[in-house]
Amino acid sequence: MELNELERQRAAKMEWLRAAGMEVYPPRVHRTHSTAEALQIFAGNEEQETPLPPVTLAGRLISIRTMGKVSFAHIEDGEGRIQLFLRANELGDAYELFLKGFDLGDFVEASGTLMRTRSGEISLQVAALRMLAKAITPLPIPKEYEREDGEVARFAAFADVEERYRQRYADLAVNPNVREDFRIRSRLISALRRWLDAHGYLEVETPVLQPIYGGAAARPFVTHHNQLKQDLYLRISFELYLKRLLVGMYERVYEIGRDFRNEGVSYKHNPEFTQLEFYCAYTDLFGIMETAEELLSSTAQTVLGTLQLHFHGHEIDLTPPWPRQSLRDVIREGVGIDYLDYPTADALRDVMRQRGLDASSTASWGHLVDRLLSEVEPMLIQPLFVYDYPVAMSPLAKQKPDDATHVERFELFIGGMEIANAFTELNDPFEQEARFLEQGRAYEGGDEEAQPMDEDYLRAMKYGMPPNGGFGMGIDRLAMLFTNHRSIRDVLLYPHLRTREL
RNA sequence: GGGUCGUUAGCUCAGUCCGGUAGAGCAGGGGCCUUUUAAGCCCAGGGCCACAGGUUCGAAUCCUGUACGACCCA
Repeated sequence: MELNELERQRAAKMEWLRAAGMEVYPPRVHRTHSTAEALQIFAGNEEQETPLPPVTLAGRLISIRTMGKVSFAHIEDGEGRIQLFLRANELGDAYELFLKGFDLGDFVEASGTLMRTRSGEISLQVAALRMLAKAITPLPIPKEYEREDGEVARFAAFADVEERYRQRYADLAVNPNVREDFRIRSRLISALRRWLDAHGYLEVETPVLQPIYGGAAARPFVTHHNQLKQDLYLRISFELYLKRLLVGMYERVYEIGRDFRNEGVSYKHNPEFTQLEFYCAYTDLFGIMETAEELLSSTAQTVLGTLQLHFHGHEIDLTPPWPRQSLRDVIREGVGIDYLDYPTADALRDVMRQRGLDASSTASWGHLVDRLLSEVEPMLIQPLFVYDYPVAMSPLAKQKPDDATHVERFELFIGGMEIANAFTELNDPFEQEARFLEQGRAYEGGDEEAQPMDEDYLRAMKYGMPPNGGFGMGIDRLAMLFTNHRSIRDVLLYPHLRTREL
């Protein structure tokens, strides 16, 4: 193991402690209370005459202030922090071990009695101290101080984003706000699951490895099964597998899991991301809109305790109902182009270029409309259902009864991001076959995101699929909204980064 | 994929425009200090200036390329 100078110093201290008879990686811990429990006990019994019973606490050393024969230190555990008060005449030889052998970052165990220091801080007066795990590499633990406005500011906090992502363990260890962000993410997923469970949805698991991918416009990752000598795809969505289950007479199913899309990596996109999809029989687009409103507002209330989000200078109000606007109107108002006036790819491309918008020569009409929507997207801050999508963009959605050129689909935008996507699901096997064939032609025409024919999905649909509405939502995007982060990497514990030498 | 910016001590950053011995604070080491909290004071350390090449008497600094990242655009 290669050690730098600071690490060698700590390794030497480790050996010195061992030589003095103190274990540096002992197997057993004797903690009686968390730091939070200890503070609570003291606060609740301070007025009483009887002395408090001794406690044993454990945690990581995050500050040390030595003033000769007495030292102050803070330890932090999973719930909080508490100050240790160490005195030479109480600790004896162990005080020397502390001074010469203990460093910031070490996990320690301290036993003693709770007291309040002269300056008023509840502290543990330490009678015995043990090492629980020596930290060899110094953690970039920042100093904290109270600003004039009363906020806690941090001095030289570990802030290099690349290193924070690559060494998330260190990031989490020293940045409590990062720990909190991922707690919010966890509570978010838990709240979604509880809501769906409570509303009759069955959580299921469908294959990640698929012989045919589908359900979204995206390029897949390819992998290989050695024994079967077969290429398999990592799923780009759960959609086709979940809807087959409606054929099998489940009325409400959902899955929360990982999708994989072989696209660019950026602050908005990670190759693997977490998706929620649910399908509900005997409802349609409009039923799903109401479900989405209830699901998301209830989740925000549960997780954040409010329906008001602070997101990069915007105040977002999640109180339902949320406004609804057709895609055509959204684009017409946003960029001043009525795409119905330009029914061919060439015509639409021309007018877009006249307005100074980029329009790829190979893009289909549907992709150009999508491009127009992406122009408007950053402006859609408050929750908005955008509905009525051209059929060309949505091969799995049912057409509108009075307009075969559009489908019953909505996308939900919040905070300038597409958060969710839903349809009245197409359940006519003949129409579905025609849509797959059209996708096949698009693929031949160079659209690498077009979806392949799925014969087994059609076979399932031929048995009869109940009318239903489906919903897909990017959990990472929602986590970004809830934690006020603009980059997906701040809500992924281990975002994908290019490999680099340590 | 294109553009802009960045990479200097364990951490946070100066130094780069205008080439001339590598800097600060914190952390770490030695010393003083028995109620501190960015504790304080004194002393002495610590560097592949991302990597490779070029220009130059001389490069952290100028030029070219590469790697990784951030932001903007597609």
